Amino acid sequence: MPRVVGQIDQVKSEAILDAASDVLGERGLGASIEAIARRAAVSKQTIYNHFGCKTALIEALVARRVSHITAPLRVPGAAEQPIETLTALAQTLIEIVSNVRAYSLIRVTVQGAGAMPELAKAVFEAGPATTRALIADYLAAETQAGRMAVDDPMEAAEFFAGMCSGHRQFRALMGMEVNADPDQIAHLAQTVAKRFFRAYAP
Amino acid sequence: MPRVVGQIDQVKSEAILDAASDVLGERGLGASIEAIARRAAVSKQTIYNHFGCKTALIEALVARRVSHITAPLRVPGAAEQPIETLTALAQTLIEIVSNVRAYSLIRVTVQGAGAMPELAKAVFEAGPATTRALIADYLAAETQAGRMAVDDPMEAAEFFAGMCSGHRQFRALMGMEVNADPDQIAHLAQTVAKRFFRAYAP
DNA sequence: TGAATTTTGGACGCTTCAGTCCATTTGAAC
DNA sequence: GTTCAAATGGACTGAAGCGTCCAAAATTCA
Repeated sequence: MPRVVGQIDQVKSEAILDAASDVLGERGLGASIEAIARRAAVSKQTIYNHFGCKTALIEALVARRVSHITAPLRVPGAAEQPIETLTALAQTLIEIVSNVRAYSLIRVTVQGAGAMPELAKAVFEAGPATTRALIADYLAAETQAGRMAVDDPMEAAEFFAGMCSGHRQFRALMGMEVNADPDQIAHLAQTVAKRFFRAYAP
Repeated sequence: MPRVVGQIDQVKSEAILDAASDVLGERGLGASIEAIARRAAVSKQTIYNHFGCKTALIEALVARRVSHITAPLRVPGAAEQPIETLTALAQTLIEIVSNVRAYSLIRVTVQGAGAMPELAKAVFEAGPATTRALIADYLAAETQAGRMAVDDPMEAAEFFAGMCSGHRQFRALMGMEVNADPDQIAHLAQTVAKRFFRAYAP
């Protein structure tokens, strides 16, 4: 019997997405489909067979990466020790902003914001917005428990996330190198947590 | 006698830069020279007469805006009242990140970072980097005077600037609307200053 | 008015790239 | 080994857009 319909090679799909991630990260949204095909060792037509058009390819890429990148944030962990928890949160946020590969996705989204606003909004909701909401919930709970004194949790979450990204975010967006030394990240995370807690201590 | 050399119309140059700012802000780096010419009510050739090429046009635009944007930061003002000064600083930073027009420049820079890395670096140095250094100097001086206790001024400056931009930065980069209500900005600025001062009080 | 120069606008060459077409090859399932 | 969808790759179309060229019009100074 013949090959079954819909046997599109999943391995190839992944390879295409990996290649797209790389090439888009290097060249930005202007990267050509041909360059991606070359990187994936696949024919251009195959990319169209799999994804239909460039926009759909990028959407698929974003969908795959967003949930992966933000996964660590969905595990708040123990809540009894605010400074430790805040440090862990800060560490994760700083790592994300220091991860060139993760951030190249954001860059691509910024570039494409004009052409595909829905995509930009989706990334914003899945990433920064969700993160802020999560932190805000945590801060509200800590305040309820009397361990902190946060009057406006969303605003405070903003401040916390802002302290973590700082201008690493700028450097990453501009494609400049970002210091990703684990020791320095850990130290920075501790400082953020310590200062933030002091700003919002009861 | 004939017309003098170098009589290129300065008013037209300004008009072209204004139009470029608008159109690039709307369409991003992909905006065509023709669209800019149309907006400036000028012929395409005139743009080439004035600026030579698209890259030079964008560089000129960046140079003009960067100095304008960072101007308020070059006036530190009275240093005796940390909270007031910090509030003013915060206000300026928040206004910048809330100003769609000012921020479209950053967006364009991010978009073009791949194609013109020197430009991205120049913008980074002239904007965020200079801003941080300025704030750090101020914090160091306040610490010297015993009014604050900042152990690492550059790091603290990062935190301060990060608190100001927060995720407004994201929204602005993604081309989403940003709340620019003056009252809310003023209130936010006060809060940032208050919390920051508390985090770094002696 | 006249000379020198800029501006205009439209046509043009050239390159890049998205997306299509198609004849041929590959490879999995039976 | 047969069958048939999937993959290949190379050629092709069409659209955009950068930058150039040029002849005619407008502008400025003397």
